[in-house]
Amino acid sequence: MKLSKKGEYALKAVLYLSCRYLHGQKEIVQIHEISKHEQIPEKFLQSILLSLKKVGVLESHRGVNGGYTLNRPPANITVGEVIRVIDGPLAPVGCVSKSAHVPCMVQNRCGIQSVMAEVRDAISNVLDKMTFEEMCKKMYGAKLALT
Amino acid sequence: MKLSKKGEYALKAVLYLSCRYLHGQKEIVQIHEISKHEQIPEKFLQSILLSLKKVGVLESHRGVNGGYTLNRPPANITVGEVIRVIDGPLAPVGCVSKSAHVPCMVQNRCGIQSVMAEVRDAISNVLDKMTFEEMCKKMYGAKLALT
DNA sequence: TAATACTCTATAAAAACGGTAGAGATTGTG
DNA sequence: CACAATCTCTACCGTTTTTATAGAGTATTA
Repeated sequence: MKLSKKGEYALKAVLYLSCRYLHGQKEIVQIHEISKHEQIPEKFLQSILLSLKKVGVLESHRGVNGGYTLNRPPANITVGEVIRVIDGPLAPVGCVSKSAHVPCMVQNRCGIQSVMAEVRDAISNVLDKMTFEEMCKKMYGAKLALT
Repeated sequence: MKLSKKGEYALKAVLYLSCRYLHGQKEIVQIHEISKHEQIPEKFLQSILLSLKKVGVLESHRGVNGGYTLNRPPANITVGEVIRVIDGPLAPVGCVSKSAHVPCMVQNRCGIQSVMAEVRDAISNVLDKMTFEEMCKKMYGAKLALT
């Protein structure tokens, strides 16, 4: 039930961009800055952001003063969406996935299918409802509490 | 968020043993039979069952008429327990795992920690509550419905 | 004692993971 | 225009994990 490093980096990067977005309205940020701030290998982060751009979560600008920013408001991007792009379906097994269903080899229903469907729903219920705007606000609250 | 093949096989095997257990009260079953019935590579299944024995979920008998059976009633074995034995902690990231916590490298709390903790709770809420007795009964109900 | 069935160790191919390198394309600035 | 900054794209690479398989050894019992 693991989140890969790649997925973790993706979430941190989008969260970082979201906070910048909310703060300055569509601020453009270079890969290097995100990489440094979130401690993510720069080249690795490049490929992650590129994937997120291709599916329309991020947008990029090349050349001097280029960089990445969100393609939509953070209230409109969920954690589940980002994880699916980077790590694939949330469902523990393919035969209960809604986003990438693969037919079950077992005739009728194998015994574990229904419990796995419950897990998929439980995960989706958290991740598909959590937006990056909400996460930013949570983080901001946590930081205030620390001071 | 994947369940490995090994985890899937473990669940199917324990479920199979549970149904046998409930039906005949502690019936001993050979690896070969489970392997054949559930379509699991026999040698692979051997190592899985051995692991489940070592943690006290199963018990085994050697020699003629030997085989595996549950070490406890199926009402007393949860899906979460079996998955943890075979696949490790349920938590998506180590820093929110209760069963195998590893400290977070990031000072304070990184932004994604709280949502990952929610996911861990959501998964645990399904898998640690679901017993194999319940699964057997569900399966039995499903099979009846098919006839 | 012979057949059966679990136990243990070793091995291995394939896939996934985590990361790196470098050439190329695009853009803004002086 | 030249050039520096920045994303884009392709390819690669080492390690770990996954998914097994092989075979010798041990215990049991008929």
